[in-house]
Amino acid sequence: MNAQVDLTRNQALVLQALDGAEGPLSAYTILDKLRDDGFRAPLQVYRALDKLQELGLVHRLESINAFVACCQPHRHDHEMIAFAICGKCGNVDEFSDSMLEERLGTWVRAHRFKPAKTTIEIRGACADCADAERELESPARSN
Amino acid sequence: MNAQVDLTRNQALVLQALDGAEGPLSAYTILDKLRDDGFRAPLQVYRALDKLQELGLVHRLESINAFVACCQPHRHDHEMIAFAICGKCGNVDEFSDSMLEERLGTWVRAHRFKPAKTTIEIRGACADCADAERELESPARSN
DNA sequence: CGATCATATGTAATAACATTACACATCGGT
DNA sequence: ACCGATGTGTAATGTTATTACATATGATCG
Repeated sequence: MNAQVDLTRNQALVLQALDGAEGPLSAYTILDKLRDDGFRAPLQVYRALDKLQELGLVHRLESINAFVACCQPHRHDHEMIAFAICGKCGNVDEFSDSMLEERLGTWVRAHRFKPAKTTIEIRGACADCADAERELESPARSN
Repeated sequence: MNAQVDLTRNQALVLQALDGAEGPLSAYTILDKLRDDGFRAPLQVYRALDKLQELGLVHRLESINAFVACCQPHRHDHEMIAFAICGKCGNVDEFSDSMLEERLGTWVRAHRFKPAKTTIEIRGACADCADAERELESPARSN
């Protein structure tokens, strides 16, 4: 019923670590979290991450060298996923947009490019953090 | 007349290295290329790269930790640039698409996200390399 | 059962990428 | 001559990822 059934111990531990986290984690942060579970070396984390990515349960955020649990592990019909990453609070929004996909597909076909993996990442500030920052600039108004 | 006029020696050297290269270069590759010009430390490269990116003369390819010279340093009207990166030959196609930009802009506005930098990178095989690979799979036909 | 093959694991070492910290230099404007 | 902004040189360190090699686990098949 659940894809996690097939996971090995190490893979399950890494996925749990990511699931429990607020935002994206670096491989070494995951390693530290799993010391008590017997993890000793980076490779243990990277190997689990590789498998989890292969299964579509985890995504790698290329622009910040970190990993997140997929928020919709059941939808495998879209290959192209975009991320909005808040640099302040670390929150990540995962979304897919068929028009976006189609638009890139058009370019790819026109140039006979054979895509393997596509990365779309917007870094910036989420609504909440952007608000908080505005407040700092012009304080004492929303009281 | 030319933006390069304002560049310092280090910045100019780094830009030349990238301009002369076939494809993207890592910071450490650039460092090695510039040893004879007096470069000794990574920071010299990274500082120059920072400035060149700021000036829009160089782009960073987040998904492969490498840098390329901008192919159209004069066009500053588009902020959103996409890259198609061939993993075989290393060739990089730089393109921008207003519909793509608009589509992401729609999402961003809807979620009141304040974007700082957007990364769009397609890794795969360019037409030539994809052809070459197909030839290996089913040989002896194009003679 | 035992041979074999694919997959997963443990560990150490090393490679590759990037930043911090501090001292000094250069140059334009007052 | 002084000041401030920007750039440079160098060493050390921090962070991210891979290579290499030995061992283990588990499924399949004769």
